[in-house]
Amino acid sequence: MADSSSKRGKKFQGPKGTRDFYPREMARRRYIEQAWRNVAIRHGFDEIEGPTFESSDLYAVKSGEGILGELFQAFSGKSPEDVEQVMKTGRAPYALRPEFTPTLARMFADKAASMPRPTKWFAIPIHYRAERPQRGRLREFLQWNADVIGDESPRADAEVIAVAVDMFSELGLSSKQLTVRLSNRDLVSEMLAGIGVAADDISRALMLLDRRDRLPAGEFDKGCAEINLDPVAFIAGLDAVQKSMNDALAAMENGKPRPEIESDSPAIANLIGLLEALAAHGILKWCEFDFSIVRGLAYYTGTVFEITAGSERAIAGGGRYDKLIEMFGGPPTPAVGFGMGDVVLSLVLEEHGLMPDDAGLAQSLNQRPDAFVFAAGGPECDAALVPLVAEMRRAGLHARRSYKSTNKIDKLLKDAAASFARCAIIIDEGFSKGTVATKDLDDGTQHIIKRSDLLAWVRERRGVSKE
RNA sequence: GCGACCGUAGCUCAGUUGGUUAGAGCACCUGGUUGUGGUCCAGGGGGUCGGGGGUUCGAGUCCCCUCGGUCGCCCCA
Repeated sequence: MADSSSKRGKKFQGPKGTRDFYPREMARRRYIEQAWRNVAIRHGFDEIEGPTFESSDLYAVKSGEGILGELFQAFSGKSPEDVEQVMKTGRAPYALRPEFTPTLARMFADKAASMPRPTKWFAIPIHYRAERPQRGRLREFLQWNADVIGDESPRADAEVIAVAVDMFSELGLSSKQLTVRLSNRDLVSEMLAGIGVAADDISRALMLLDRRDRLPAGEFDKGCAEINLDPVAFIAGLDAVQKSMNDALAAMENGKPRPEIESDSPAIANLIGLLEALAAHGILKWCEFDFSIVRGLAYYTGTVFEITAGSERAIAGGGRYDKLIEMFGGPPTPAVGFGMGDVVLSLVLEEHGLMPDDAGLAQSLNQRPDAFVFAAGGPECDAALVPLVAEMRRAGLHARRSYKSTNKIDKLLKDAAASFARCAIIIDEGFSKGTVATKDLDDGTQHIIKRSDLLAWVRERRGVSKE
């Protein structure tokens, strides 16, 4: 398949880590996108979009350093300067966007003076990462982003979590299948500082914590030793706070008053605020505190969270990035948001049998034909097919037709059923006398109606279609 | 970048210790059962067995290389 040249020309296959969306796959993609879009809009988010490639510097500025190696780079071959730069430095002036947050921050920073606070934006951009594909991870994928900008309170954190949770409900997933794991980088930083870790070593300690479960035995302790951190005390302290927070969460979930938590830590106060905001949204049962969640991105501040399902890769992740807009030349502006990819979400939906079949997708996407027309008579019926279909389409109806050469009713009805049309319109002998036969493909009822009444009849069907 | 497994029609696969013109089901197209919907019957298009090289009288079936896929590691926005 690599090179079957000769008589029929070279065959190509899509690049590694990309997908071809044939009609069925496209319908599934639209199904997910529709849920994302509908839920975001009803939660008061406005849709935005940005360019699919940005200046490389936009990503260099904010993300971690290691990220740069996973970018697909881009440049114009028409510019000798660019070509030379790429040859010399290996760095192109542009990069295909690997995430959306920098674009969003840039867009907000550009118009910050005129933007309302809070601003709530969502986007469904396509992203590119030059990673090796594996389960739940491709090189080209969609990611739903929802962000609340300009509200520093944990109420905003809860809002973005709530929109994600509501979307899961929309698709049939429950808190039994998913968990929102909450953490706060400031809390962990406070604790680290409290037990004597130097300010310069804190980000390194966070990285260690992030990888604790994945590191080989002993490596975590070794890393801690290098920054003068007592691993046992560190983890014990973290676990103690985590437990008291989760106890509080459990109590509130059961309708009991929140237990007092004695602390003068701003981060704890913030987490308690988050807890109360999540309770107000009625989504505590989806949540738990897990202070081992750190997130890899350098720009996160304060609240961070991941949403996980079983053993799959995290289905969504996000957090606060209170300094990013400022870094892009805007006014100091707090912001919080998350990204959710379509790849892992699709896997989770499939696992739980929650992806509708073709008929369900057609229904859900509002793509069912209003009518499926075929001719089952002589040549005069065949000749009437195209004009009739054309008339229906001009009238705004979704009309499909059979392309089969047969005039057997059973085959044509099968053809009609395969289109998931609401009804079949049969052009038969009656056509010469001004009538057509109709058949409701959902309940099987049939009528002979006047050709002149057809458009109205089909229109009415569309209105009364059953769910 | 590293590792494991896999690679026969669009899809799922069969293919005997290497032996004549490579098979099945599904899907697709056509026709029949002389006019009603995931039945039945018949026929058809479509693979040079991922690609290249080698061993052999002869390879889909053995060896090497290569490309691709899947799943891990690294990384994870």
